[in-house]
Amino acid sequence: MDTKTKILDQAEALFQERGFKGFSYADISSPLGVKNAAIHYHYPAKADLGAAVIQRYRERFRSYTEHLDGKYDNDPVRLLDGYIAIPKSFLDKSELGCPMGILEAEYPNLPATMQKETLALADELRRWLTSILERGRKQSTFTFEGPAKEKALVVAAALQGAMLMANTGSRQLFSTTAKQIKRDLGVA
Amino acid sequence: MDTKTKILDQAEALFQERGFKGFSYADISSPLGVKNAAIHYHYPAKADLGAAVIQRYRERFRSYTEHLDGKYDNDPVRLLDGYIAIPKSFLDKSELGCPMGILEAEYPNLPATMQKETLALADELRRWLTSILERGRKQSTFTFEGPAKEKALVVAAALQGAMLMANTGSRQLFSTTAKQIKRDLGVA
DNA sequence: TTGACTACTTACTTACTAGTTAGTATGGTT
DNA sequence: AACCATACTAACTAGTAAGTAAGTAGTCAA
Repeated sequence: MDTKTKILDQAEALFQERGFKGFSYADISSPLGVKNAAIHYHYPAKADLGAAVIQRYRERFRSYTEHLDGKYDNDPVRLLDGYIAIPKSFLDKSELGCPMGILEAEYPNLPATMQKETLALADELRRWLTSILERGRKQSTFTFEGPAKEKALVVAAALQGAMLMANTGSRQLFSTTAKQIKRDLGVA
Repeated sequence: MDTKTKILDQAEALFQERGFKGFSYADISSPLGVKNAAIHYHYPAKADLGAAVIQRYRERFRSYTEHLDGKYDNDPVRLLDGYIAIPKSFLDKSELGCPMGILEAEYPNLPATMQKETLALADELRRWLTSILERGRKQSTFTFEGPAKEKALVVAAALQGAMLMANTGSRQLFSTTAKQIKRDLGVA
């Protein structure tokens, strides 16, 4: 694997552990056995590195949803589980927080390029969840009132909040919340 | 007002704007017209200052709940609105984030004394919300399934998540979520 | 085989960071 | 008048942050 990718991987892991302000160039370069200047060579400023991390999240999310949409097109429950599986996967790798949550928490203090990427990622996340809820209601699998867009907001918010809470200790706070969300949609 | 209180006020505001790692001693001392050492005089280490900020949140929350419990003892809807009013108040002061959310997001990287205070605050918040939901169900005002403790978790998570989302832009994401939460409890 | 390009390293700079030490002005107590 | 605590300041330390300029080793194409 080339250095550029290794730097990006390390930045991603550190970002999810400590947030954007929470890691330094030395935290990346030292375990990789390169110098700080090597990071600056590939990513001139820290903001460029941060933006690249978010861009990769977006690319991964896109191919993930494309894969799932193709596989479970007519199974909204599977798709919802696929959505829930995203934050859950971070929880399983025990030291890692939810990128979207960290990004939102740090948002006002992020460089402009990163803010833009954050907004785009949030939008993509919500768009997919909305489409899942819409499809589920159309075929009477999900039951909920109001616009799917608004319901998606509530589901996403609860999941984000649960991830945050799980941060302070017990991981099962998350699964309890996820179960209740599905119960609310009429899929026990 | 004495310097010690001014320092605490400034630290609180800066904490909610930028998180614990996001502000420096100079950010506090300079607008106050004192020197960094004056902060160290009152709060030996940054962790002591941080812990004091959380302790004051806890004190304020305690007197707030005591006041509301006394005033609206038999009105769970008013009490729930009182709970929702807490995050909402931070949103109204436009530049300020939700302390509990920031604390949870930064939790793994916080000094031990602050972690302890954070856990205590989170527990107090959840306890009160649980008692509101219990009282509301007992007098058939609220409708929900499962233990009140678990439902409280979901309500708290959704509110936290909504605060986080509001951070990235539009404030009405929060009120939409709050409305849906009440709808879910059967109080439109 | 020369020249350009890539991917770095060495060796710095500037600007903070929290925290410390010794000293001082002020006000109250004995 | 002597003494002491409170509430600071001035001046500093050690450490860390991001960022930069100049140099170098290896690769490739003309």
